[in-house]
Amino acid sequence: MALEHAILVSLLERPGSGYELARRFERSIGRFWTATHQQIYRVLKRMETDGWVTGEEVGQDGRPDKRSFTVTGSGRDTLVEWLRAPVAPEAVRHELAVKIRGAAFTDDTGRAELLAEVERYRADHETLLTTYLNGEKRDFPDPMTLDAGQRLQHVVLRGGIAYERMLLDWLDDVLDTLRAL
Amino acid sequence: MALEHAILVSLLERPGSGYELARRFERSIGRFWTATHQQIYRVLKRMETDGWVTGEEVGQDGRPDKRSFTVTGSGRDTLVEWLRAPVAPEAVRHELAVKIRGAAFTDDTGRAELLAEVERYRADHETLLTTYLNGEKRDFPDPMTLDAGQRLQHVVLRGGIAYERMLLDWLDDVLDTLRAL
DNA sequence: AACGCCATGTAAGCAGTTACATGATTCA
DNA sequence: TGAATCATGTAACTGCTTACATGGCGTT
Repeated sequence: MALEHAILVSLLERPGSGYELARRFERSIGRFWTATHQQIYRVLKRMETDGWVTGEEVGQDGRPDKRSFTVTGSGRDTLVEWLRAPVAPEAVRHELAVKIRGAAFTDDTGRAELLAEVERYRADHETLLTTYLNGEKRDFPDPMTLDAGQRLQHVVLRGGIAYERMLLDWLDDVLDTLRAL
Repeated sequence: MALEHAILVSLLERPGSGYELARRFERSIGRFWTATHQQIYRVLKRMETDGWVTGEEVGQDGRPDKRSFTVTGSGRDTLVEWLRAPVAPEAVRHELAVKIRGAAFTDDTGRAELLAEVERYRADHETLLTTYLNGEKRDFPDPMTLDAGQRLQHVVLRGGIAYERMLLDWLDDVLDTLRAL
């Protein structure tokens, strides 16, 4: 129930089309809120009907036309209102943790396969950490000169970095535990 | 698409009723997979139809009767099969991060309210960390004497502890950033 | 008498996923 | 010629949430 709000934040940071939003959700916004293009187009349509955003046709050459969306005053009010509401406790869904506890009920072969899968998963997150660190160097090279919005974006990115580092450490702990069984 | 598997793991660790499962999902299992009792009863019914679990009526005095569920051979096979499948990348939904970036678009009053909410959120997670640490002391007082299943449960709990510690550190970073705006 | 715990469900609705669909342009 | 990118959608389905419902027992 907050994809609307994630879209509002992203469009306030910079107006854009559904397609552009989908790309952002694969990159920066996607670090803390994922969404597919299908979902984005549907929600965007509802938000337009509700008067939270307005779409403007933009002709492009060499590319299909697009509709660029901007947040209205009413949309901004909606966001500000939502910011005041308490943060809902998140629904935790950590599949890997289920599998690790499940490893107690399979044989050596199954455990070896899980171990390999954890290693693959770890490699993915190592790549992700590198991407975050490169993004940090690129987007926030001089932390002293940032405006309010950039400082907030930066602290969220630092959260992603801290999460990935914690995860990698824990995965090493998991690998050691699986190997020692 | 893995509540079934979380239930299988929990019932393999110890058979129990729908109600008992719901309680476990509020406590230990809930650390990495949340579910309400309504959902659990529905899924449990489907799992029984599919022959993954069998329910046995248990009469109790001073309490209502209950149906205690046990995992069948077929259910165990299903779990083992699932353990071999690659871990799906998780859908990230971090509401607080959206709000923090949204703070760029509200006024000083709004930001002060958000800051107070982050403090409240932080206090909740501090309590949660304490609960985890107490649980660790209670359930795993002597890590050298644990069997395979307990070691796996322990490493998952350590993941929860590492996550909460990382989160608290990051929330301090967030609070400093908000105060310095 | 009222509240909380034990125990099990039904029903309605919404958010999100998966599959399918179209069509132009650019680049290898 | 084929693949990738840009751009926008529809349709069917599933998983999950929210609200509602029932009823006995134990405690304050």
